Amino acid sequence: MDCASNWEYKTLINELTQGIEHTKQLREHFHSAASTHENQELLLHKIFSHYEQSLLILKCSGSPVQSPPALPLSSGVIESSVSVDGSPRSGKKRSFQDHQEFINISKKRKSQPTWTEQVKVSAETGFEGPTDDGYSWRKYGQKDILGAKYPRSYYRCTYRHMQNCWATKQVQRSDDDPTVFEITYRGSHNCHQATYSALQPTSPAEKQESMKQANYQAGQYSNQVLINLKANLRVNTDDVDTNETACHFSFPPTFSGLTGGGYSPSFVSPTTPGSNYFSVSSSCQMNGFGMVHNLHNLESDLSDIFSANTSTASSPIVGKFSLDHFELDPNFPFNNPNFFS
DNA sequence: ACAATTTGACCCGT
DNA sequence: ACGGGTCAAATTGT
Repeated sequence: MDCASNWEYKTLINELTQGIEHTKQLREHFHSAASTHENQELLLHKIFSHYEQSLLILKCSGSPVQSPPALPLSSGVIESSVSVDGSPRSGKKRSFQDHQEFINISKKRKSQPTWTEQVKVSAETGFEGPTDDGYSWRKYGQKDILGAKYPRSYYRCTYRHMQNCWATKQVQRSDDDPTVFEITYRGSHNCHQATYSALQPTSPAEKQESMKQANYQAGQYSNQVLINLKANLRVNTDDVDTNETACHFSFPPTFSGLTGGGYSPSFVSPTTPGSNYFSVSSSCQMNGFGMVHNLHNLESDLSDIFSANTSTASSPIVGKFSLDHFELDPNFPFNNPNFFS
């Protein structure tokens, strides 16, 4: 069994196992007087996600290069033996050891799962697209790309050093449509910031992050918005090229009720009203900026907002969408051999 | 003061 | 040699 197949196998087992666990929890919730509707919905969402991830893996098992997006598992892509972990380098010159390690990393990164998604932003519609995969990203570079109008931004997982998580992503604004950003993800998250912190941030860092992000999002989403999301969310699988699959999540232009800005964190915020704390973070990490900003400022706003969104999270995770607000398109071509291939 | 971002330099692959 | 990806010091933000 090669590395990719092994990864798929482990991921599949993990997804199914977690599905069982969450189903058990849901059953207990049904018999618990203390259980809230929100918790039940959250569990339901997670179960749905597990099934969907499993399905994706099975459907794509013949195409080991591309992986289901951003499963927060230890994929073993970058082993812990790699010691390029932020230890201070002496000057610009890298030691021989570092050099050797870098070579190893480069080789491994070549085999890392890579996929691209497109996220659309527009003044009329507000933010369109998944922007919260529950992961937080830190920008570490920006480059002007030959032939591209806009620079490419490079992000790595905030927890690279803390949790040895080597997931990265690149954000490239489309030349053709400046409101479209292509996000290329590379590598899977080893960290536990998404799946687990969504319910209960465990580490101090996560709690701190949660507190930070909580300040941004208090009470700013309406149920109507989320209902609209549910009604209109679609997943397109038009390939951007032969090697990568683009997931273009189109949200309806119905966010006019939103005001105020803010990240949508990947955790449960006690200040979030209603039952959508998790769903919101997963399905729509928007700021409602489209309505409150002048078109005049669109250019800079898009970059700023998108940067904010991407630096906190972006979502390749189809399965992390709330059951409330995400439904698979009946025409979703799971059988398309190019999907994730 | 600490954390995040910016940006020029460095390194590797082609 | 060139382009893309990453590093890390400097800068900016909270």
